[in-house]
Amino acid sequence: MKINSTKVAQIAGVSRSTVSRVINNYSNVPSETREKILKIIDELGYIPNTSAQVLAGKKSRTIGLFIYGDNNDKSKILDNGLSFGYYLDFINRVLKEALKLDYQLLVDVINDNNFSKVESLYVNRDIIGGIFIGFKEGDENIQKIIKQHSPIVLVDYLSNPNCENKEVYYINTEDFNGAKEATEHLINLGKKRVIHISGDRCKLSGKEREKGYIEAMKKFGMTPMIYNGNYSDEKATEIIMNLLEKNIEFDGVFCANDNMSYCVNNVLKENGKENIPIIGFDNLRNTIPLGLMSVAPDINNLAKTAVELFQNDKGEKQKVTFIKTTLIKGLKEYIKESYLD
Amino acid sequence: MKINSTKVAQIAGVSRSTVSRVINNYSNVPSETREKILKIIDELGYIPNTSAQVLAGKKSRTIGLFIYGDNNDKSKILDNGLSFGYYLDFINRVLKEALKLDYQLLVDVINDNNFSKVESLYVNRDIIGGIFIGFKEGDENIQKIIKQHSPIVLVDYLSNPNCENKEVYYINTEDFNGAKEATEHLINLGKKRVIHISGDRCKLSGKEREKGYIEAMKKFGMTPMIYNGNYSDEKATEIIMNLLEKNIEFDGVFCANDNMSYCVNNVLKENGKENIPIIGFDNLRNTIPLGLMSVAPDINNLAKTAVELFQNDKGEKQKVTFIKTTLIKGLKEYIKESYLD
DNA sequence: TTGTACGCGTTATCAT
DNA sequence: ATGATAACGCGTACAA
Repeated sequence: MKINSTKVAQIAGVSRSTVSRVINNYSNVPSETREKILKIIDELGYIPNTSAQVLAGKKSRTIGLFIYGDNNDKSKILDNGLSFGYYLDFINRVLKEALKLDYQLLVDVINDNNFSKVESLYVNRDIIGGIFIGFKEGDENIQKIIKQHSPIVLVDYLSNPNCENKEVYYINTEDFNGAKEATEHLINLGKKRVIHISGDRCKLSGKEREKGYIEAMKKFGMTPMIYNGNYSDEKATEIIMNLLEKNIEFDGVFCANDNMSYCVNNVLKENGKENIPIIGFDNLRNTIPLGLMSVAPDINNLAKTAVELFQNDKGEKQKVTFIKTTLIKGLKEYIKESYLD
Repeated sequence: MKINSTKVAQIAGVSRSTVSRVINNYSNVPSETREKILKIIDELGYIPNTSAQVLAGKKSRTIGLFIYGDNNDKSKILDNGLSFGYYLDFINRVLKEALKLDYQLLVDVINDNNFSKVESLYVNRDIIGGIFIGFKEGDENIQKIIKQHSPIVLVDYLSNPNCENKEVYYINTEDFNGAKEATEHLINLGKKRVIHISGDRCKLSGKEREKGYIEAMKKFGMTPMIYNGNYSDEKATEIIMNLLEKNIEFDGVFCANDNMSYCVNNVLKENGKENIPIIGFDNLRNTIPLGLMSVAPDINNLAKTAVELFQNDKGEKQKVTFIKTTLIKGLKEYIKESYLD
C-alpha cells in the first residue's frame, strides 16, 4: 500500500498543499494543524518521495564528489587512482563530514568523455553542488562549470578570481611549506645531494611542491636537482633507474607524492641502497610502515572545510582555504594520524 | 536553456515516446530513426532527468550501503565506527566495484531511530537495493526489510532461509577458519596459554570466531580462556587490565577484531609486556605496523560479490557466499594486501 | 512502427 | 490560513 501526501491529506482532512507546508516547515501553518498532520505522518510512516521533491523543484541534500581520471579507461583509474592513492582517504573523510551534516554523497570518477554527467546532475538538481578533485589547471570542463553552475568546491586547483557573483570555493594544501619542510629535514639529516621527483606541473600542488623544494635548497645554498615524475608510478620508477644506471649521485629524495616515493623505495632497495632517506607526500598507508617519511595534509580539516561550504551560512563567495601539513617521520606520528579525529 | 526529451523530440520531428524508446534501448525503433535521434541527443548534450525517470517507474542505478550504528549519537558512530574501523575499507571497496559496473552508491549510517529512511529508499525506488553491514542477528528492522523489500545483501548476518521468493543474499567471512588458523599460529609459536577476547555474540562473526578459537584450543588439548569483548575498545581495555591486575597468566592473545587488539596492545606495552603475540581480525591500517598480526578477510572479493549480486544475471535467489581470509603475520603481507587489486 | 494520454508525488503559484 | 491547479520530465499501456 503506497503512502503519499494525498493519503496523509485525506486522513487529516486537509489538502496536499498543507501537508507539504508541514513537511517543509513553512511558518504559516497553525501549530494545531501541524501537530495533527505530524502525528498522522508518524503513524502512517509516511516519507516524502525524494525524486518527486527534486522534480518539483526542491533543493537536494546530495553533494557530488567528482574525481578526475585522466584517461578513458575507467577501470584503470578505479584501480590505480582510486584504490591505491590519495583519493581513497579523501572520499572517506568527505563521506563522514557529509553524513554528519545530513547530506548524502554521490561519488563518481570523471573524465573528458563523461563530464556531461556532472552537468546533468547540476541541471537536474540531483546535487546541491560538487566537490572536484584531481583536475588539471584550466581544465575546460571545470571552467565551464564555474561559469554555468554553482556552488563548486575545487580542491588543488589554481584559483582564478574572475567569476564575480557565483559561489566558487578553492581549497588547497600548504604544498609549498610542506615541501620546504620536508626538504629541509633531509638537509638537516646531513644530506648534501637531495633530489626532487616532481609532480604534475599542470596541478597547483605539483608546482607548489616543486617551488618549496627549490626554496629550501636555495636557502642552504644547494643546487636543485629536479626530475619530472608527473605523480606517476612509471615515471618515478624510470627516473630513479636512470639515475642509478648513469651513476648520478644523490643521498636524499623528496617525491611530490607517496605513490612515487613507494616506487623509488622499491628500486633503491632492490639495488642495495638502504640508507637513502625518502620523503613523499600524502601519507598513504603503505609508505611509512616501510620506513619512508611523508608530508601529511590535514585531510580531516580539508574534508570538513569542503563539506561545510555547502551550508553557506556566512554567504561568503569565492573563499580560498589553505590546509596545513605535518611531516610524518615515523610510525608513531603515522599511527596518530591514522585516527580520523 | 533546459533540454528535455520534448525538445529532442521536436527537433527530431518525432514524439517523446520515440525518444524515450531510443534512450531505453527498445528494439522496435528502426535504426535510421534511432541514429537520427541519438545524433540530436549528442548535439544537444541531452541527459535524461534521473528524478523524473525514477518517478515514472524506471529502475534506479543506485545501490544503498547501510551501516549499523548501535546508538543514537550519529557522530559517535561516524567517529568511532566509520572512521576508525573496518567499515571504512569496506565502503571504499564497494564504491569501487559499484562505479565499475556503473552503479552509484549511497552510503548511510542507520540505527533504530532512522531506519525508516531505508524503507523510504526502497519504496520510492531511489535505490535498486541495499547492502547491510553491522546489524545484529535477528534485527527487527532487517527482518522487516527481508519480508517486504528486495533485493537485499546481508554481510555478516545469520542466514535464515525462510523467505522463499525474494532475493536475499548473505555474505559471510570464513570467520571460523580464520580464527582457528590464528589461534593455531599462536600455539605453534609455542604459546601455552592463549586467551580470546571475543566479539559481539549477537553477530555471526562474533560467534564463529569464538568457535574457531575453541576448536583450535581443543585440537591441541588446551583449555579455552574466553573473555567477552563485544568488539569494543572499552571492553577490551577493561578486560586486559583486569587480567593483569589479577595476575592471570596468558602468553598469547587472539582478539575478534583489530579494534580490540589495538587496545590490548596498548595496555600490554604500557605494562612492559612486550613479548606477548597478539592477533586481531580485519587488518586495519594501524595494527600490523605496530607489530601485531591480523586475520584479513578478502575484502575486495567481499565487495565485488556484494555489488555483483545486483546484476542478478543468474537469477539465483538466496545465495550464501563465504569469503576467504589470510593471516597477516607482518609488514610484507600487510603491504601486499593494502593494494586493492 | 509510432503517437496519445495518463500517471508518478511533490512543490510553487495564485487565488481566496 | 488554506485549497486548487499547474508545472517538473519521463515511462508505458493502449491505440492506431
